[in-house]
Amino acid sequence: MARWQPDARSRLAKAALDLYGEHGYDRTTVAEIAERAGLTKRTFFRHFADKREVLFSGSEELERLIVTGLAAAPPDAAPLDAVMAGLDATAAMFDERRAFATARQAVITAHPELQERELIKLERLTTAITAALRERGVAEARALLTARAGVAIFQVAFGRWATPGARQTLRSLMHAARRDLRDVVLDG
Amino acid sequence: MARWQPDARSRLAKAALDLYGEHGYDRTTVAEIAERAGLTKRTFFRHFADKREVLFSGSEELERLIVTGLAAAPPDAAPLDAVMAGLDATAAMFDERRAFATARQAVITAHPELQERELIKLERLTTAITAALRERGVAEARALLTARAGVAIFQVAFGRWATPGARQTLRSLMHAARRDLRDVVLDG
DNA sequence: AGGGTGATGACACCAGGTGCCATCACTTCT
DNA sequence: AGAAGTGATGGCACCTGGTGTCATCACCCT
Repeated sequence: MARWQPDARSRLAKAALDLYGEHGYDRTTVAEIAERAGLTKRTFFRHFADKREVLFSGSEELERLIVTGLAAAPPDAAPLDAVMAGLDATAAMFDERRAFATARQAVITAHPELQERELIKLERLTTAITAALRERGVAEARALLTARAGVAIFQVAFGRWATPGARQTLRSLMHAARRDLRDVVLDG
Repeated sequence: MARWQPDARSRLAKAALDLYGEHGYDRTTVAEIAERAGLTKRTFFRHFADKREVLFSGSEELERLIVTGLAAAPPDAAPLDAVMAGLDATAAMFDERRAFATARQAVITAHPELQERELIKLERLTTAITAALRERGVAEARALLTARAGVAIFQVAFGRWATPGARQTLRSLMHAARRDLRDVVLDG
């Protein structure tokens, strides 16, 4: 027998998500989350930096997928095409978890403090993409702008994908957004 | 004689900025800010939603400038050109306050919680630009993407402008970023 | 057997943020 | 003039997120 129940972290995450769903994010205290997981408040903060972070534990995974996909693109691919390859690498993961992703997104958009956290995760992602582009020999200025363009494409496509009515795949929405961006930037 | 000293809000803002400069953002408590302004903690929170917000009181002004400049662009201007006109309308204001803006930016980039707040202000700005484009008859999908492109241009240009060494005007940096974005999006 | 080690509990504490009521100068109504 | 209303503030209790610190105790290694 283990001294502690295993997977304290995932138990905390599950308890948090359940409680956020049952009572709402802001009417859930960290003490309640810990109690449901059979732990204490102090232990919660050993596993997650703060109350918001428990909703964003997947963001490293997302970043990893994108950067890996980007690095695997043909060396002669244009920078933005390489970024699109990175984004494509995430599409399957999202399409498999559509229900979860949209529910989570609904919680986030309802709470400004969670939106803030999401935005800074996207900023981290932008930085990671920029670095990956630099590895491919893209100059700093272009790398940053390409990364921002790619993240903007992702944001727009994800926003449409995560609305209840939508039926298209994330991949097709991302490529549609990429074409729209081309039109928008050219047409002037 | 007035019952209270006038301009409580600006006194609080000045006290906060001074203290952030003297002791750093995170070693300044709201009680200290209020005390220096001759007020109480409770009153601080009547004027600012939270401790971070006092650094972002200018963001409505920025939003107003951009939206007004955008609306004043020729009706037949391409959407992104109209956004550029809005951004141009802010350049003079920034160039006049370069020292203040860079100092403020240094505080923000040193504290993730302030970055989060800045990012959500930019998101608000994106929404406002999108709405202003819709007023000009731009379709929703294009309007949002154009707004994101415009904000990305602003972010990149402002980032360069706010670095200690830079000497170019914000306007020229923004237009350079716009050209770079065109190249980046085309080249693929 | 005995000494690390690492996750946890327990507890005190700080600071941000809110609800609630009192206060009091100034204004407006009668 | 006097009464009633208004609006910004003070004061205070309170909650909650978050941290520092030390004790605990099962497991591992020698």
